[in-house]
Amino acid sequence: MATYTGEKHAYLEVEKFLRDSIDNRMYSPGSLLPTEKSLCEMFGVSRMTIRQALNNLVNEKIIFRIRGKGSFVSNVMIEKPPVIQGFTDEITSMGMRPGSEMISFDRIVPSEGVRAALQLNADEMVYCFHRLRLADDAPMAVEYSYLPTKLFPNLDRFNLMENSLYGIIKHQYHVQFSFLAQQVRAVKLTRADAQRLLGTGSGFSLQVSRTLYSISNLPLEYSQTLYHPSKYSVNINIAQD
Amino acid sequence: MATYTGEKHAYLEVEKFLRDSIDNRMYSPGSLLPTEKSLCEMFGVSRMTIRQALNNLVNEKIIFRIRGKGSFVSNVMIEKPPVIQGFTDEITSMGMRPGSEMISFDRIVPSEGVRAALQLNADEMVYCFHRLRLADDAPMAVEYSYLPTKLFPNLDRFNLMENSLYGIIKHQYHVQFSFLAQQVRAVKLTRADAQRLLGTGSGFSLQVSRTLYSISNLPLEYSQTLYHPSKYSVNINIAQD
DNA sequence: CATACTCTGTTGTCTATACATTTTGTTTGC
DNA sequence: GCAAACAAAATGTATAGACAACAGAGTATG
Repeated sequence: MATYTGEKHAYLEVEKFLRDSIDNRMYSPGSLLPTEKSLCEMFGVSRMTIRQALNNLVNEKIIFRIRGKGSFVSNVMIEKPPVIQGFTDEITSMGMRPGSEMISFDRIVPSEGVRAALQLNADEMVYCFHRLRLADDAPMAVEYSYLPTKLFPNLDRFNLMENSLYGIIKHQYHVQFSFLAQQVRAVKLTRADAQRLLGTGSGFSLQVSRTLYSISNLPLEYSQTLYHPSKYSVNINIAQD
Repeated sequence: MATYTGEKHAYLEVEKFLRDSIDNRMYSPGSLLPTEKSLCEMFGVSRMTIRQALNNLVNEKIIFRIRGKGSFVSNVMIEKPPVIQGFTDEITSMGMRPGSEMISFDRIVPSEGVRAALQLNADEMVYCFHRLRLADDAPMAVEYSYLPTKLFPNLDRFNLMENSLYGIIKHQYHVQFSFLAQQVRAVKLTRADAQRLLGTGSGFSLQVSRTLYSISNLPLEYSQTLYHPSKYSVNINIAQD
């Protein structure tokens, strides 16, 4: 008999039991789970309740089922989907200490490319940050960030050296993200950026252009991050369904 | 009364009807779907059958449901997850005509990096293709592909100019893919590759390193594709859950 | 030996019903 | 008029059972 786990509903009890058992390797990848019938007896519930729990786990790809045979623990590791994060969170999750040096901070009329990416009218202005981004005090990237002034009034009052931009958008302006579109290119660095990032007069870089959208599909930020070519790479993992 | 669509099961009938109706914008994003009860009457089936159809659509994020209110069409566009494909399929899906020029084709002892990526022993050999990849007859990338000889005997007998490598692996050797790990970098081109790709003596490139795994997590292929920096970019879209 | 058949166990589909929970609108009482 | 109470509508949870479809093992038959 399974112990009571404090879940409100029977199917959640069953789910929790199976989840924990799989985590504990009591049921290891590829192994056969108890049949629906035995789970019914274990928990004293009907078969449809057990099936709800099992189907939820199937949808999370934790288990898979074969008619006539049984339910099995998935053998492939579950990969967590990528998350929307800026430079600060990314470097932190890589186990390094992020930092910033502000190169310039202006309120400008955007270039045509930036204007299009942010879907702005001709007369609307943007904040433009130009920052050298550090990881463990070493130059990791040069970043240009553009944000519409109409969406972020008084953005200059926040301390962008201490706080992440994405954190300010989320927690100070209370705007929710929904979508991040990124484009990765190899580009030639300007003289000034090559000097800042590489310490040389010229060079190339891995450029990531990002457009961040709110839940109402409004562009919130457009940025171009020029990463140090030998210190940084973008990883993309694709699992077949 | 809904018309018979030829589906084998009742819940598939309901699913198909709702899917089509949403595609036809009969139910547009954000709009309220018929209640479970009305669908029961429309199709003459029990409520649990309707619920199975609706829950399947919820799992596909096509609709969402709110207790006490009803079922609604999702307002965000469904983005199809990325698929595992090689150069040929990728260029084709971009609406261009892929092509190849074989630069070299050898059976060699792999370098340490390739050996590690393919998890091979010291004495095991690999096929190495070096190809100039074309899109609409113009150079798009230079590609190095490495495949263990033990996994793909007589690979040299297939026509790699006419058929895609991934297609041969799948359909001739009957091996199923499960996972593709990719790493994107900016790198300096060798003199020879710069000449082939750019027509100049030196330059940089967007390099994508790929390791393709079978369903049993066996590395099948390791490749490095050096893309033309001004003709190609990698796109990554992340949706918040 | 090989094939076909049957039997059993398992998951898949489906019904009919009951009650719980949440949302929303309506009515009632003050 | 306003707030509390009630009612109606919708989805969520759960039961007990029936039959279908599939897999695998064992058995019978040629």
